[in-house]
Amino acid sequence: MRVTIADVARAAGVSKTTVSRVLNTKGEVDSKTAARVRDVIASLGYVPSSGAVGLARGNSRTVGMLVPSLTWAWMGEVLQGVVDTVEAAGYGLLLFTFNRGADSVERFTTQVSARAFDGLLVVEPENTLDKIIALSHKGLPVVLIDDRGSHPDEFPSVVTTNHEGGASAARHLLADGRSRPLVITGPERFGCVRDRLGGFREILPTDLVAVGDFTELSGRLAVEQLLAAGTPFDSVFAHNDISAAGALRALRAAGRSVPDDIAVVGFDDIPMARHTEPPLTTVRQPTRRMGETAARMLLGHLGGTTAPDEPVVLPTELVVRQSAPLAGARSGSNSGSPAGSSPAAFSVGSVPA
Amino acid sequence: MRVTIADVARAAGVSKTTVSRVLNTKGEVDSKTAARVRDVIASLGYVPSSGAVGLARGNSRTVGMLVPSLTWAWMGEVLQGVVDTVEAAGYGLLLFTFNRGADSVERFTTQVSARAFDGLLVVEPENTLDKIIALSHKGLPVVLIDDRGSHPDEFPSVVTTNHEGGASAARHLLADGRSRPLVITGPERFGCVRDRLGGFREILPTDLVAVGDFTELSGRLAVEQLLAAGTPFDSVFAHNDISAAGALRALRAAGRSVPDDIAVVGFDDIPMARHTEPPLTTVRQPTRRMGETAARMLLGHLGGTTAPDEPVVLPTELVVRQSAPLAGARSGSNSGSPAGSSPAAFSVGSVPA
DNA sequence: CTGAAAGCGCTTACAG
DNA sequence: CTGAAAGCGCTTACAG
Repeated sequence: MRVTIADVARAAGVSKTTVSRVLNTKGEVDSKTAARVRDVIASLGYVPSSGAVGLARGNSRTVGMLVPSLTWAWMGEVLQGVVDTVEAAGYGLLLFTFNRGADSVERFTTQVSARAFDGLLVVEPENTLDKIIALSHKGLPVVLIDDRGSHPDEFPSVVTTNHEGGASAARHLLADGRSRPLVITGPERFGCVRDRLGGFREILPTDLVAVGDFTELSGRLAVEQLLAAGTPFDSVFAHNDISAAGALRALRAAGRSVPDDIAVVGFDDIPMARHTEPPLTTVRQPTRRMGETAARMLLGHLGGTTAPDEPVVLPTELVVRQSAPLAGARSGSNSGSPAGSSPAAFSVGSVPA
Repeated sequence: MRVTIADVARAAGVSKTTVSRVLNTKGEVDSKTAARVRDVIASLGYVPSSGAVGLARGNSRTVGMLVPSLTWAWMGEVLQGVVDTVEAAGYGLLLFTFNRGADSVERFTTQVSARAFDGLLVVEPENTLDKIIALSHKGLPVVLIDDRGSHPDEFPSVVTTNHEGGASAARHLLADGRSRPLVITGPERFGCVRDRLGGFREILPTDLVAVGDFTELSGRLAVEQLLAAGTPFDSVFAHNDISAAGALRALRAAGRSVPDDIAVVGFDDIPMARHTEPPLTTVRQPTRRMGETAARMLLGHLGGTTAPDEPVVLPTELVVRQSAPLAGARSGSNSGSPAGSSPAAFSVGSVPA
């Protein structure tokens, strides 16, 4: 049924070894012989069985990718970057999630032991870094796409400039004369959250910090509570676009004008960001490039290149839209000393410490 | 290095055949022997090589999935449904896109011939149905997740109720007293577009049809042009949420109130739909379930179950939000004869026929 | 430049 | 209930 290397050898009147050699352009083959073999391959429509090749060579020409969820807005870009790069290199991509708890974890580790793939790309599902590290120690090449700011030095990783991203948001607001910003963060346990907050406060110190959980609700609640408390603020920096959207909604419901009364800056630049009302100024994460870069690093590693010791850093980029336009695009406003000393940080997310 | 079935056999004092038998619970094995073998397997941490198993058995316990793009808002849900189902069955999922043109196509067909996977799930990249059909004729089990309404009867497929979905949108608007709707469609060549339009017009005839292309821009332009022409309309039915968002934006810019002046209904229920201003009433596609169902059908097929001849139909569901609330939630409004006869259908998408 | 043979790590008749 | 042997479809020393 299936045409094998033996069929090709027979039809071309050569040994399987020779066929294999022209297939892999390995070793010297008489050019006339090679041409004949190639003709036979073409006419028979022969394609080597990936399974057999893998078994004989001891690798699978496949990389695995592990992600916490496929439905997050920015995950599609990461995946697309990975798939494009991996496909272009002639590798396959095997996709895994840890969506179904311990069961998933077990199945995944089995696949690893089964040598179903040669290397692993991972966007870390929460609390699995130790497991990933263990796999890496056992010899599995791993590259981390570090959305959390975990900074492991066990294996190479691709990160973005969370600190500088926060700072750029602050600079933008400061240039527009904003001096009392509210920061709506993600869960405090994430390194990226600490970095974004740190970068922001270095430029624009503030103690109006609402600890959110990256949900729209947490953004809405943060603004509603501040409004209810009567605490004055002139801008919002949300740690992701979803919670920024929540902030926008709460401001609109309260009749506050964005950006005239309150400017709003998000983080991520997911597709939705350009469709909020008003369109959202946000710190863009280079998600697709992060996927591409991580994939390239892993493929390089498989090919023998030694991976960089330091995390590869890809820059964020401030995307200016109407929710926080360029300075001067508004009427007057002014400085005043940054940072007040009123309400302490408060929490609006359902976040365990 | 790697522990093989031979290592296990040696350590347990049995043949590889016996180890294989307890591994696959196939054939009779003395329970004491079996227990001993299992102990050895556990203590050695033995996991069969998937490559070797695949080669010996002639299958790969892997299914392929081919999608046009990974960055579409609803694709993540489909993928998640597929991955969950496939993982639960102990299969792997190999992901492919046709993003990079002819090159991708070639690589993909090669993987098929290489028997890298046992069956294929496909969300059809445009103009590839003939290729998929060819693969299917060559014996590759295929299940189509038919977002386009292509209706091929070459292989099993999962579809949603596009016709009824359109009708449900119309019924909702009609119940709210709307009589002059604008329909913003997707590209006319898609079966789903014709079905949605047909279902809608059966309930609420209209000749205000703007042929869009599923982009935000096309939704915006459709409304702007109608507004500029001074053509009266009291509602919008957009064939996807993105173009509905465009319509919302144009209406807002023109100072028309939604839903008081104009009610808006979208299609898909992507995550963004709940964050538009106002939140979007929309016809929900059961994307995750479509992924799950297609995966289950394919796995069943691989397991020997014969797939249904007819497409499996999963129902849409109208999700009511503020852009088109329930009848009675607004003030007065009235009927008037449905359908005028003014402007003919117009086109706002950059769509080839 | 070319080929026979062993080997990759399993499964599956076949024989007992 | 158990095992020896062949086979899945390749690659890779080794020998010529």
